Amino acid sequence: MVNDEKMREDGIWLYCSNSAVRRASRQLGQLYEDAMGDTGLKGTQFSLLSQIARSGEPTLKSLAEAMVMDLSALGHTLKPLIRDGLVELMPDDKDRRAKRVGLTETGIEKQKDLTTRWQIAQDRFDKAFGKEKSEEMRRTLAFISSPEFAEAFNSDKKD
Amino acid sequence: MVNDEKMREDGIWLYCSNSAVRRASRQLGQLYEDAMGDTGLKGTQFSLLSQIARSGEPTLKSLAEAMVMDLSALGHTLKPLIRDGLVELMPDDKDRRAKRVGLTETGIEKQKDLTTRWQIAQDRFDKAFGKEKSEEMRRTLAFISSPEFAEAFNSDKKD
DNA sequence: GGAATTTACTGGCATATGCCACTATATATG
DNA sequence: CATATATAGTGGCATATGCCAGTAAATTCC
Repeated sequence: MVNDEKMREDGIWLYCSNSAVRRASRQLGQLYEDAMGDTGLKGTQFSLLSQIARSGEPTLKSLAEAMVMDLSALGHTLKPLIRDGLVELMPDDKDRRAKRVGLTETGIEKQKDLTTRWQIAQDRFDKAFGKEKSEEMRRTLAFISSPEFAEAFNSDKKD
Repeated sequence: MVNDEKMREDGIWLYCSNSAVRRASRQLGQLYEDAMGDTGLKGTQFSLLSQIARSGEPTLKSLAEAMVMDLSALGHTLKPLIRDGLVELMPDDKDRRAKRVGLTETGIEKQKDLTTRWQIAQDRFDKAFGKEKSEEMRRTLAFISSPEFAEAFNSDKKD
């Protein structure tokens, strides 16, 4: 119905940045997931594998911070990856409280394989959205995700 | 450590739009949630209540489309709201397959109450990010969330 | 009009995320 | 050094989301 069309045009997401971002993340989750296809892994898992690969062997804590993720959420999210043998945890030499995360051999391979597929999705995104704008948006989102932004957002409380 | 700082600067989210959006949605989820405080409701639930309020009495299907959410996911997400008496489902007169969603009296009140708190968070966001840029970003995200964008993204498959 | 197909939901299963309480370890303090 | 406090993770519980396999009602096609 025409009514539904209107509904998709005018919604809370035009006024609420939080809703807007969540909604977009559902859409992109969908689109990228499709493109990644049958590998059995989710977009989030690819992000995680990739970030671990980029980070060397980060501690859970620092990985969580980089991902802007709750530490316990990270722990939960890693479980299926550990269970499937893509990722492993090992104790830190210096600090016995800390654990470090690393990719296994299998994990490294899988990450490379996924990267190929992911690149296809990312190329589609860049093409549909514009490469320049795409990069700019990622920078903008990275800014919004930064602790500096969180601080700016919260420091406002006193005003 | 200084190393962690670097990790937060250079990550997969600078290259993957999907990761970037998800990461930002975690950050904003956090910030808005804080601002909404003790009402017992989540940001997502506020979005949902607000969109229902804006939509009159949408069918589950059309609400799901507007939210860019899987129909079954919407169903699941509504359950706690129904259980807590904020939302109710009723059959559609014309199409007996369809159900319509509406706010209860309690739901309407709660939504209004939440809006006050939400506005504070939104104002903080606009202040920290810039009101103009904020609006522009929401429009951009709405575009990314549109079926037209999904189509553009996917039509690329043939090229 | 009745069978085939499509549409709108529901329920089960799995991952994604976050909060809180609790444990172990490291650090700071008197 | 012993205690108080801060830090890194874990486990339980709750919501967020999506996929898939039904079920029921509406539509399409002989």
